[in-house]
Amino acid sequence: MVGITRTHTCGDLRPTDGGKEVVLCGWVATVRDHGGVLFADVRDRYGRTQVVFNPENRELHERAQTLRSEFVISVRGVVAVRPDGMQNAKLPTGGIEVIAREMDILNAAATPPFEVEGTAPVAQETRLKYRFIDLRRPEMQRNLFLRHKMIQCMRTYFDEQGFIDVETPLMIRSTPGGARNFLVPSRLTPGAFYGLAESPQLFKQILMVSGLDRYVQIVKCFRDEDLRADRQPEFTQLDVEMSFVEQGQIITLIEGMLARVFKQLLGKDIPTPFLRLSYDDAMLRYGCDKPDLRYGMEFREITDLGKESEFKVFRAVAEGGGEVRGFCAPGGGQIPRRGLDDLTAYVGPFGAKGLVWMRVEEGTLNSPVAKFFPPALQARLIERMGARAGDMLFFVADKPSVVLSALNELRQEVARRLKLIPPDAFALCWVLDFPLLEWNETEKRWDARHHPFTSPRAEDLDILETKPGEVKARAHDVVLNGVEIGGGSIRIHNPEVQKRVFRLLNISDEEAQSKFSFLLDALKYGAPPHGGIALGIDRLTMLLLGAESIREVIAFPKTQKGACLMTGAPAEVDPRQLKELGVRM
RNA sequence: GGCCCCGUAGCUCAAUUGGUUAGAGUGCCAGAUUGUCGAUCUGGAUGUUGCGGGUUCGAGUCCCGUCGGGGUCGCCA
Repeated sequence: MVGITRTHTCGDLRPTDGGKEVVLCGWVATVRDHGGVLFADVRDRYGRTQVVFNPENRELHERAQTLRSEFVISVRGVVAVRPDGMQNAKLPTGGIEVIAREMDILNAAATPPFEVEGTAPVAQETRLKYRFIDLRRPEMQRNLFLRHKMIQCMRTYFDEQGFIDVETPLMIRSTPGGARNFLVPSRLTPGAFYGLAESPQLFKQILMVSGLDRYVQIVKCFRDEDLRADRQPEFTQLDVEMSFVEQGQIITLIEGMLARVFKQLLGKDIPTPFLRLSYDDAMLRYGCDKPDLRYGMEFREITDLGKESEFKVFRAVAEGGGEVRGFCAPGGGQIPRRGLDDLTAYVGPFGAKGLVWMRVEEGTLNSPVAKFFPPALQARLIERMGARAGDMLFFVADKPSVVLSALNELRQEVARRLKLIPPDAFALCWVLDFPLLEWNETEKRWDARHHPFTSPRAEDLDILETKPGEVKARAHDVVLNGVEIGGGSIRIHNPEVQKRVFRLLNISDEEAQSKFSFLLDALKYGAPPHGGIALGIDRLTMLLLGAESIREVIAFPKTQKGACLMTGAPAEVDPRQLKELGVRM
């Protein structure tokens, strides 16, 4: 009997351990049976080690021949330094092997549905159904480990900064607006429901009123909305709130944390402070409130030049109050005609009626519409766009919203096609000065862009009711490689301002009183100015690892339909359970 | 709710214009094999082509529906 008491892991042993008697436990990764000598690689979380079964020990050798992939075994043996020519440079333990003296088969294993160390990608469906096998893959273990280290790094950082981790309820009152809540029926109050928290927003504000001053929590949030590659119905946030702060302090705090995360986990130095863009700026330069700054291709407006040209489309749009805007794709001159047609079709669904392209040559432009631009105008266009020979200019003419959204999509597509995105690059920025509200055309009313507790800028309080569309919020989003990884704001701490914002959002005094009285109360009893931010842990981990989906960094994720293929959730329940809950279908 | 892609052996894929008995690699099983490490060699088994209907002399292939997986728009304060 070897037993299960390990002396080392499968990643530990090195030539300096030569001669030691050791016990390893793990899974059989592969067996290579040479008839005489038989090799079995044993794998655990820490690595893999080659175990050698020699034919001299006949009983042991025969049992070794019954080993199959994924059997769980323990082995007692002696570490042997491998002679020259027999080392395996691909393995950290490749300098040694363990000569088996005893071996226990702790558990046999059925043939796994897919190879744990296979190279071919396995269908998502299969991986999720057999997630216990999938998570054995070294890549998944590395992902989960990095996630753990990141969270560890964050906790240490916030502890050093004096933050206190406070748990807030997940079963809360369902609140109107924002994400759809998952509902939990109350057995003790038939007909009433809890909502699963979409975020700890109000609780962390209440904690500020309570004087906790600096709060942090790594917390699950629940949103009953459609899934995406970077969206799961339950996900994890790093949630932060601070009292007596301005936006700058929150921003600096988070920059410090992210810089440390990048340094500790990836060894990368991220320059701080990050670039800060106003919302308006981000929209005009990138057509997007979460611009990917790993590459350039900023937009430039040429409405005035379009007006001077003979090109009817540009002139008509310019004179009709629209705008002409575009960007310069470096090296884009190589895009063939066919590719340009593809790109024109690509922007169609985003509302652009057409796409004007101009190939930049030495001081001139080559384009079907070049003839409408006299040489002097071409030169000014090239200068305005910062273009050089070999580049390609793209323009869209329409009303501003259409121009910006079409160019935004086009810019990203061109970056992909021209391979302008540097691998392993991390571009961080802040987007500030968001509009407080956005007009909901279907409901014909103003909605909170962030949430109803976001503070307007002090200088905009006067126009809150008169020009609500122009009011800016004291909100901040942090963006990494074109993905929003976090957002927050300075909150309203004045009950009167809070009431005005509720009114603006069409939340009546009665409704505000019935649903948010606790908040309005709290604000009355001495609420300090406060603000905070929340970061998406899953998304951040995904980006750090360069993964395509947050499923790669969540141990047990759900499918696009919100199902857990391993456990079969969601599932029907016993009618008696429903009856107890007072729920009828 | 809309649009798009995918579904063939355990896994990853192929199968010409709709045409003979649906193939390959890998895995699996058996045998051989004393230094491999993606071991090698020989042999073997494995299919409700997701499911249901339709068109056709004939459907993996075309059409309709449906289920499942993925991407995306809406949605996600």
